[in-house]
Amino acid sequence: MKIASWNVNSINARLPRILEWFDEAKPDVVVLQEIKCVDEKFPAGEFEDRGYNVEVHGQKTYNGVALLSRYPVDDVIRGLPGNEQDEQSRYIEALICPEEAEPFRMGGLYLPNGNPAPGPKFDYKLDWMTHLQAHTEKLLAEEEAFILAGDYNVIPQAEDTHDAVIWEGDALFRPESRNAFRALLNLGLTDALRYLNPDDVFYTFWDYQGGGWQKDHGIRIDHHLLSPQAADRLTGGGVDKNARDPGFGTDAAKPSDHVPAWITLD
DNA sequence: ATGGTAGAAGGTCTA
Repeated sequence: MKIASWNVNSINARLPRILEWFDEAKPDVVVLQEIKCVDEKFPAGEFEDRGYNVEVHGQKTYNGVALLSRYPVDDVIRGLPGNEQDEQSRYIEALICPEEAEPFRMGGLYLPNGNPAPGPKFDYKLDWMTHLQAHTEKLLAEEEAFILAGDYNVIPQAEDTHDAVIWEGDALFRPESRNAFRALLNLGLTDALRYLNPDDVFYTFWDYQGGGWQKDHGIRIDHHLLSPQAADRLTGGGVDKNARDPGFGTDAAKPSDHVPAWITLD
């Protein structure tokens, strides 16, 4: 089965291109970030027509996440457990129940950007990561397969950027952010795409500004973190760079600044 | 020191 994450930067501004990608990539489970709309404005019918169960945790203008699954879903959670006072829609989770495979828990997250740093937005980011760490510890205690996928807004290592010097001091690359991400991995999670491609340089985001895409000035900030039980089932993964290309498919609309990242599990 | 791009909302903020 194929499990993808994509920061779409507005579901409605991007819909034709997103649907083309769904039809081509045929993912089984997808978490979306930055849908930038309330639940009622999410084009659920387009995905239901394609066989997906649709769960949305929306927000007006900013943020907003969704979880789409060809398989039955159960126990849907909106908002990061333990962080109920968070007014921003950045987390959705559900138990995914495939017919012919073991169930697993899927979390879709949009971690705060944190810029400018230092400052209150950076504090909010680090606080959010502390809550994510606590929730991950609780999930691990259940000793079951789970995936936490999404836009982490963290560049884990220098090799995950085109130019580490440029990103120095940015909230996505500051030591506090990277250490918090490393602490998640140190719990025993696997950064699936880095594990599969230990020596490759690949990105999931290119800034709209300054010709970032044309110059391949990218960063790797969209990740799938797997529990040991999920990592044991990992069979492959990749990044769909073509979804960032202005000429992708028949849709002339502009692309998201992120591309889909995906893995496959037994 | 600024703006460069994009989206939603609405005359600005976030990324």
